Amino acid sequence: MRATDRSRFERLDAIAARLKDDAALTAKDLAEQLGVSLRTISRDLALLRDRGVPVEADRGRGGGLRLPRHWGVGRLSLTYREAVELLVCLAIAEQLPSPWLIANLAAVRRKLVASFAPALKDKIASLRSRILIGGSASAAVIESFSPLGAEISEALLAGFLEHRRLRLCYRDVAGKLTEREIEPQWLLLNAPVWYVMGWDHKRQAVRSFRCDRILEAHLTESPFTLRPAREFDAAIADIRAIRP
Amino acid sequence: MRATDRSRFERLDAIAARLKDDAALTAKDLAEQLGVSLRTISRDLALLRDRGVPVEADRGRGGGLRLPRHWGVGRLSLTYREAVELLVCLAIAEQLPSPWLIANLAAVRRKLVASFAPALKDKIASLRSRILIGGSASAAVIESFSPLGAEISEALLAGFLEHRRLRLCYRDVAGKLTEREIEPQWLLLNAPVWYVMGWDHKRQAVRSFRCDRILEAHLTESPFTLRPAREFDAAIADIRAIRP
DNA sequence: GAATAATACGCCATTTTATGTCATGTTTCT
DNA sequence: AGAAACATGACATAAAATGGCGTATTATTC
Repeated sequence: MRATDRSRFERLDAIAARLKDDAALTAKDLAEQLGVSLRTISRDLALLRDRGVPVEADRGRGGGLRLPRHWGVGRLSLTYREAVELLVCLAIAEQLPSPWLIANLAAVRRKLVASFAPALKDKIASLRSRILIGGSASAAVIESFSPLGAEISEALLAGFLEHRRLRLCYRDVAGKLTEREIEPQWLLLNAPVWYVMGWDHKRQAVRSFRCDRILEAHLTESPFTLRPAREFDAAIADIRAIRP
Repeated sequence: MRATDRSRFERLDAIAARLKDDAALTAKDLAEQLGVSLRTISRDLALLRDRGVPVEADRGRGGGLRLPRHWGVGRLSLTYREAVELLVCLAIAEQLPSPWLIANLAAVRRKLVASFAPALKDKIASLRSRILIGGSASAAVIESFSPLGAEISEALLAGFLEHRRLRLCYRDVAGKLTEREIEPQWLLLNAPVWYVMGWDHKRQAVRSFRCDRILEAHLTESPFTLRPAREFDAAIADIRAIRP
């Protein structure tokens, strides 16, 4: 004779949900609401505690069940794209020296990284050190700025994350078109303009590209390995010098 | 005769984890690895599908089980503190104009806000517009900077998030100690130094406080309402002027 | 087109787990 | 002291999970 017929684990979810609404709640209430015996609720609570939910119980008259104030933050379920944006966002925030309020983002980053498929994990774990945030772009740069197309955007992102070479069609400062095959190793933001720094395969040298000057980008199957950071120092300095 | 003795739902987790490793995987492999029969694996997969995991199966020779590429990325469960830090981190990133890679953080923020207890949601939703990120602090400021104690840090955060008044003991620039009762309305970061801008209750005026000069902070029960942003313009300009 | 390797699913006996009931203990408030 | 709350043990029973078997279906390979 149950109020709603659920499997056990749905009931556990239901209990957790009711606990989160930090209203006064007793085990007896739960038993009635969920149509099971008090003993079962008791066992369910034990199970929840085993699984890491810190259910606190106050004995005695006027007592009841609680979660520690503010433990109620449930699961976050992000799409792939959102997860990647969040990673970038973390990379940015972790570049700010702040001993308070954003001091422990590393834990969040670890959890986020852990949610990726193992094959991507190690590649993604190093992402933070391959993104640089500069100041904002100069007026001249902003003037000539145009947003990226969806396809290019996809390809760039995939190449950067998965360490795969890209074939680019690029229009340089002078307006000349070139075909290139590059390893997208670093990203740099001079808001609102993103730059890719890559190893140019034909020229065997570091080159940097303003993302919105890329006309086409195609993902290849060739993987690459990360190059030492110092090889990019000069290129980074160059881009930063664009704005006075 | 089981490889490892687990309850059913632990086994479901194990299956999901193995599926994420997008290596070739058949139901038979799973059955052997987990020490249960093929029939059980089959039932487990049905259960996973019921619970919303889009397990794809290729029949026939060379077939096997898969998850859609990138499914399940971004499932994480955060502690309250982590969620708050993440919110602040988002507030920071959303202040950067970037049309790519961090353009869609709003969705993440919404999901994050939704995961808080209902009572806090509306207060937290406006948090983004009450945090400002300035440049980095001047050498002189950094010189005199000291990290915050855990208790003060807790109280400040709680007051700011929950809109509750704080009683402060503050040492001003001249070194003079004062007792104050303030409404913590804004936060401002000149890395690594945080400032609180608040409405000082005794003086009936906006005042700003360098967080690391706060000697004591006690949370009171009195709630406050947000004041219009323009009242803080002058104070913000002041703090920014500290660094030339 | 036949053999093979994979998933899918129904049925049923058996094993395991979950549940209810009853009993007892403990803590806390009135 | 008594009532209201959680905690926990024991045991019979109800429910669910499991294994084994058979069959169907789909895709690949030879």
